[in-house]
Amino acid sequence: MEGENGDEEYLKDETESRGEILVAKVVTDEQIQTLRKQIAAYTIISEQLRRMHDVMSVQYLAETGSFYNLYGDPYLTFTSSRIASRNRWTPKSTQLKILEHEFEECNGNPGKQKITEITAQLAQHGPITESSVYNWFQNRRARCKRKKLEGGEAPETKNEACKKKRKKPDSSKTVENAASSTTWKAENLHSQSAEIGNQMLPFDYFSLTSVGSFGCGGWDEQFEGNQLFG
Amino acid sequence: MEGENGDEEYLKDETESRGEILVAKVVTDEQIQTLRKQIAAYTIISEQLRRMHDVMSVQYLAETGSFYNLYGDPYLTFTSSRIASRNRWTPKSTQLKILEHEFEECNGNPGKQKITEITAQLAQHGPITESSVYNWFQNRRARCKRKKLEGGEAPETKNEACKKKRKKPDSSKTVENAASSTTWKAENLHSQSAEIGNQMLPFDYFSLTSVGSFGCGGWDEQFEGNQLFG
DNA sequence: TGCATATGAATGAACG
DNA sequence: CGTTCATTCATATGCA
Repeated sequence: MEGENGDEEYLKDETESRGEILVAKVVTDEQIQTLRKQIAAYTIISEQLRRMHDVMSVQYLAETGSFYNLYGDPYLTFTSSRIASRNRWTPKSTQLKILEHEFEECNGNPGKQKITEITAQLAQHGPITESSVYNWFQNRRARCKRKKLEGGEAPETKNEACKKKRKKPDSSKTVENAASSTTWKAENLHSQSAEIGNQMLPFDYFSLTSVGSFGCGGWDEQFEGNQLFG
Repeated sequence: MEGENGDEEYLKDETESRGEILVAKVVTDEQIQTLRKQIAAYTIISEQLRRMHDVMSVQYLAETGSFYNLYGDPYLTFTSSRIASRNRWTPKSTQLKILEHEFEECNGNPGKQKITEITAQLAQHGPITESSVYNWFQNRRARCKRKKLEGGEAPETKNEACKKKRKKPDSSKTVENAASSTTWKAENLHSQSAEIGNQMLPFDYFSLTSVGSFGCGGWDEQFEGNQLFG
């Protein structure tokens, strides 16, 4: 920060009179940007330090059985409930508001760049990291979608921002894929088999070789509506 | 061929001579088609299962002494043994260790051949497929990179091939599932704070607090509400 | 004192 | 390869 000397004085005034985010006259946009970055950086650092502490605490506890003497201060004992419990970010209401707003704005899917911006913005209201923002959007999308599916039909809610573009046919494409993939690039081949192994086989996998019984319940169903080779 | 009445004899002959698929008079073309489909599908699935079996089961048996739980609960967590369907592979701790090691070894990018090798190796510790290994490396690379970028929009030699410094082979890894989540955070911490400290902050970041009060109202509440350091 | 639900986070798999 | 999805885990919180 290059605001020493004269500038400093102005800044001081600002602070005293407003006590909050200051606008314009004395500070340039660039300076504000710098501040924001700093704050954001601080936020991140603090958060990480805290996490580090949590990790250390856990390990320490594991080894010693207590927090006695951790950091050389016997008074710093915590109840077990507090130990590593602070790893999880919880959005403040102000942050949530911003997030919700951006969610609609971006149609649920901000780019990487946008996330950085949002993070910076949110950092002004509390500690946060890009990962958290990223996670938030991911979860939001996923849960929004799920809710829609469950609710059957009634896309009438204001949450129309949750329109999904990506689709996945459905899990029954399993066999289909297996059939069509021949190259190793068929990375699904294996996994699909796994799926088959777990879900489709009506009985013991190891006796499959002797399964000549075509009537065998589940099988018909599986392949019936499945266009397997059609 | 003991002499008997007509119909019955007919069917009986059918069954005895074939000993398998009941062709009986009632089978339509459509049904036959269905059967063919089933057979074809079965062929493919069997082949896949065989491969899976080759890869995974023998060692599993050697390890556990039985096949109990194979496919049932592929990864026995310390929580509850949920039965049945999990299609998704979950690396065991031993497998993870190997993967991590290989990741460093290969600089994050093993060739196809290498993957096959690794798969074989991993198979000794539990069911796995090549595609899973492949995916694992892909994800690892991607997330490693992302993590780096997030550490600050620091402009730097992006040529660097995601050199990992993961791991501290340390102690309490028996419980490692629980610890794994915190693990990367701790590690992540180093690079991030370092980068931020060196590149973003124009001055000692510990003095940020004084700036914070000026640049951002409501800063205090953040810590108050967040019990940053317990 | 537990369960029930909400949600942040982690991660295998899939898409373009 | 970079992103996104889908699912699960783990924790927080509220209720009975």
